[in-house]
Amino acid sequence: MSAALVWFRRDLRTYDHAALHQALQAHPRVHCVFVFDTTILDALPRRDRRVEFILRAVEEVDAALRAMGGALIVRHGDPLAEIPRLAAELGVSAVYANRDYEPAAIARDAEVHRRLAGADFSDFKDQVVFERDEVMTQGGTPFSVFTPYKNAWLKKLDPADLRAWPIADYAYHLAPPRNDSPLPSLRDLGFEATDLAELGVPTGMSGAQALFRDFIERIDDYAATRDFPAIGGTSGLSPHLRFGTISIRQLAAYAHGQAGRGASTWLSELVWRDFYHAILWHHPRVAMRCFKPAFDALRWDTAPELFAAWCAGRTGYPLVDAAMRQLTATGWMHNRLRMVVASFLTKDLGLDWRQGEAWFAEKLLDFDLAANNGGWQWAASTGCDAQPWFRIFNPVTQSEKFDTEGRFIRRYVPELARVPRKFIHAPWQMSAAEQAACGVRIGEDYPAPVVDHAAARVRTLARFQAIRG
DNA sequence: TGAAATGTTGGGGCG
DNA sequence: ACGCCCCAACATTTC
Repeated sequence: MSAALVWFRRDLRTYDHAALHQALQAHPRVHCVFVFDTTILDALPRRDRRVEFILRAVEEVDAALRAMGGALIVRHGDPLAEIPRLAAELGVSAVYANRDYEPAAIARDAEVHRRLAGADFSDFKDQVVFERDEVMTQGGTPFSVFTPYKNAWLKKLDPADLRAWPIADYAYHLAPPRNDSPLPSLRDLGFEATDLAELGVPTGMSGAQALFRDFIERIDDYAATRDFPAIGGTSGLSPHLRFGTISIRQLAAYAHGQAGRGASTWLSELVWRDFYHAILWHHPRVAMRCFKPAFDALRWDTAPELFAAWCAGRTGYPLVDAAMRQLTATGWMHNRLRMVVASFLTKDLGLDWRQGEAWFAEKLLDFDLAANNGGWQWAASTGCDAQPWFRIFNPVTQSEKFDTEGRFIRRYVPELARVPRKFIHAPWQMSAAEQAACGVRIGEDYPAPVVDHAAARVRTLARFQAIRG
């Protein structure tokens, strides 16, 4: 009987954890490690909410493991070197990890596997309910349209698929704490503190469970409220799903077992997550290029000043600007607004979806390659099951529909706080006197629209028309 | 997980 | 009473 090493990555919890369960069951001595990956961290700005979010989660994992007699070993370096070195140092016969489906992670894991001298590398499904080729068409090909995928997903689902992996049964196999250095601080990692705490973002397993408990109270209203950014209708769990501080099985089991439109609509969203992970697995090219190769021929505009205005939330379209400011201010953006601003970037500004995708990747606390890429390609009409290219959101109509009173706009665009409801969605329609009456000068205190929607729409139709064949 | 353009219908004002 | 026009409301089609 030999020791094993469980390598934590985007699964920062100590319950219902596939790799930890498998290791504990098969080995009498199980070490746990997390590596702050310098190949990722070195590229980040010195202030990044995600690093702090991860550190808080890591601290909680360590505390929870200690409560069970173990501990978390934490390393700061390149996992290609750190994991094989630690595996050798501990003399383990196997390294266990939960599977990651991103191209870079697949390559990393293959290389770690190759470098493990005399130790096995075993990876497990943990991040999603159904992975890779578990949900396929009758013809054995991957789905590329969501609705039939979802139908097949639901048909395949058995409550047993959602059973939690037990940890406590074999927790006595956890290796006790070593004489190791204490957990690093943010400063040790080379980062500065962020506003995560003052934003009130719940962190770690405990934060995730608190959010989930709160959401359960509201889940019946989810279908009716989820599209309105001024209402807290969503679960807010996306960062926790990203870092595995909550278990997808726990969430899916609850949603599946619950009657009502709210729960089934929310379950659909969890299926979207599986869907986009499967798409990325089967079609890694989407990370760089359009899912539908024909759309690679699209000629996007180059307009740094327009991109900068979009990023800063200064496009002159209030809902777009409020959304973009929410992203920067909080690290999160309501999903309805992700669609609105993505449509605006690609179809009003005529900019490449990859520019927007990269901005989201930098700013989102919940950034996940598969979901983010899927969403952007959906909005840009270049993806699998994308919206038809001639569907172009009207940023004013969307605003009237989903922020009727302008409550969300006023929260994030204070210049417009006193603009009456009649003009809040299109303030440039105010006369000079009306502007003066509510204390805002369009073009000075708040930008005039950087593009005309009607004209931009015509240009976008032409842009897509040009590649039709 | 649209919106705009175009077509149709029907009520009401009016001569 | 009737036809005509306007136009809102709704439906269909087009992008």
